[in-house]
Amino acid sequence: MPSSEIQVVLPDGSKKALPAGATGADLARAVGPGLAKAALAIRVNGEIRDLQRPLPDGATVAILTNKDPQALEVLRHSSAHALATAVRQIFPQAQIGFGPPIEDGFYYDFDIGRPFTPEDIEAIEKKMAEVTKADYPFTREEVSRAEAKKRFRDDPLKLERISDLADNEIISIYTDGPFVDLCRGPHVPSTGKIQHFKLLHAAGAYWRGDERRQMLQRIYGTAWFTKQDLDQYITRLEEARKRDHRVIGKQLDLFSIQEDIGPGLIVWHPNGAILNFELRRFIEDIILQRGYQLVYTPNVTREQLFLRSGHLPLYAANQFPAMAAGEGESEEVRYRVKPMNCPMHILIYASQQRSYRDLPIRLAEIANVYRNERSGTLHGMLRVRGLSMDDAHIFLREDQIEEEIFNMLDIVELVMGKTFGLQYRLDLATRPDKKLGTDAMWDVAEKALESALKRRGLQYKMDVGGGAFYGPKIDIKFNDAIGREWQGATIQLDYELPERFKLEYTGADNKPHRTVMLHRAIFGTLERFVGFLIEHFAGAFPLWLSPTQVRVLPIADGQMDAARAVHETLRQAGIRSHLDERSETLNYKIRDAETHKIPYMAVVGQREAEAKSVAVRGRGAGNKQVVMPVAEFVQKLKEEVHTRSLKPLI
RNA sequence: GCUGACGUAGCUCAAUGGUAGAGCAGCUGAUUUGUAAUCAGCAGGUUAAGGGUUCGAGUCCCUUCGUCAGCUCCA
Repeated sequence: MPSSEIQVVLPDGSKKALPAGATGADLARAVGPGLAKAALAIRVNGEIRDLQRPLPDGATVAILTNKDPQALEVLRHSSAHALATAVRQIFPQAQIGFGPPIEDGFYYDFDIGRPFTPEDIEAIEKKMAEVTKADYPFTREEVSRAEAKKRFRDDPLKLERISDLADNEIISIYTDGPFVDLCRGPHVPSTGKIQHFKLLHAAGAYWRGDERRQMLQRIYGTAWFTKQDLDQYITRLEEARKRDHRVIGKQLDLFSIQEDIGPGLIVWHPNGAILNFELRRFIEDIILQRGYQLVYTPNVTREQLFLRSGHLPLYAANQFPAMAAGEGESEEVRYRVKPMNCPMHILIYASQQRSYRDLPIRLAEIANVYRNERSGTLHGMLRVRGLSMDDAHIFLREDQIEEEIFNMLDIVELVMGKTFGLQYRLDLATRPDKKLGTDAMWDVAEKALESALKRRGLQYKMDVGGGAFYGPKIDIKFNDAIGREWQGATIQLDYELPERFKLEYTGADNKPHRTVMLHRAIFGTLERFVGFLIEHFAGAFPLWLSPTQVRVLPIADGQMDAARAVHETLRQAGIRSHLDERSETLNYKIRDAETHKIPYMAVVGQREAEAKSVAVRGRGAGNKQVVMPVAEFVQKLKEEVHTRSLKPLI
């Protein structure tokens, strides 16, 4: 082949010859004018690039258009640049930070010496529309480190970034119209490709995510290929707001957080208390069947205990201050509300000699612990200061670790997947900077968790540096209504506390051995888990969890006695029934039950009263009603509760 | 904790610096209803708390508390 020509492989496997130095744009043109117009970026040997870069010979390539999710990411990245272009036009002195694409959109960080006002954002959005209309091409150039430093000599934030780049890294600069930015790219061909965007909000963000450094002002935006996609996204945000557990919690009278009581402290109202109660009963049944033992330990303890456990020096900022008990304030008599249960469970383990035959010993407690979380982090039920942990600590031999974790993951799957049908993600979190114990301990611990995950054949992601300070962990994560990620279940290996408390068992060799310890929670905390369930079910809980399971609706006062009899029968059968005695129309009562997400309405009219039957209307089922004898209704309800069915059986 | 926005009846929201209002919920009465809102009346407020400016503050200023979004930190 002559050197003046190159060849690339297209997605369908066919080969295409191009002149040497041909770019992605040239390729698109060569394939067809339609594609040339639609082309946004190109995948070269798996790497997303601009269309303007020359193609290497023999590359496997794919032109990306608005059909491709990866192109959407590029579009959003370019949108961030268009945003910065607009900001620099309005505030020429603005310092610029980073501007990456994110899920559903993009952001860019600025420093204009003051925060942005809502009016600023409006003006910026208008200016940004001008920038996109101007259709500035994005041009890429590669420069030397010295050149880059010269070009950005007035941009201290960019200079800092440049000096952090590795020596061998290629430094590229992108220009769109008047705006020049240090950027790895890639970008769409021109700002005119950005048509459907919206700036959402501004908020402070620390430079490089470090709270010790200056705070920049971040502007968030969203961008899509079509107006329809953009509108859909805005609608999705509105819909998500309706699922918000704080909104539904109020509507269904599940819980409150009150200024008089304190932020981050959940007050469970009767309806919410049912959720709490059922979940406790559910998980306790499961773990008792699997060899766990329930314990109860105090809410306060001598501070000394947390000194010994090593928590206090690292965790003091998250603990409520000490309180004095007895005389004076010597360490002997200072008490703390507990932020975790492990030291107490350890003392139960240590209260007698343990044989290798006794292990594993599994101590479980759904306990209230209190953590003084920073005020800005609190969020409804999902981030609180008073936590009901479904905690357990397992004391075992090193050779039992993998099997135990294997079995814990089974419980996780049973609860999260099988019972609630939840989508969740597994993370393996490894050693953080701030940690207890030696690297050798961490090596062993991390390996043990990983092999259990592998043996179960589960997909997981590495979360490097995300571990607790006392050991690595497997975290189960889920998203809330508006897409934020939270941690639920957690399984943590701990070689540190057994060391500190000198936990031992007597082995078959009649010699003392160091005990290994596992911390685990399945729900995580009842607060967070319930908050998550509220959003997951949008308040329409499965029957076994529903605060009110049946509302009995007499059509008129004439059927009140018959309705009361049905209500009593249901209650005797253990069904949470409520009798709607109000002097309202049937339509009104049905509407009210629907808006309260009651699973079943049992209508009792003249016909039902005479036949000792009920006309059952399921939640959200419209007027598809089923008439059946009361006894049969009870039977079906009991079955649905007993099987914890996610689907109504009637 | 930091940056910004916000805080009015139980809930959702109105009110140029000039008499604090509506809908829903609640209560009372009438209505007795067959599958998503019957009608009428009544009651409900130190406008988060405290201070200041002003003839006059829900509205402007300050402090505190709280909420929301984001950052940081975490179950």
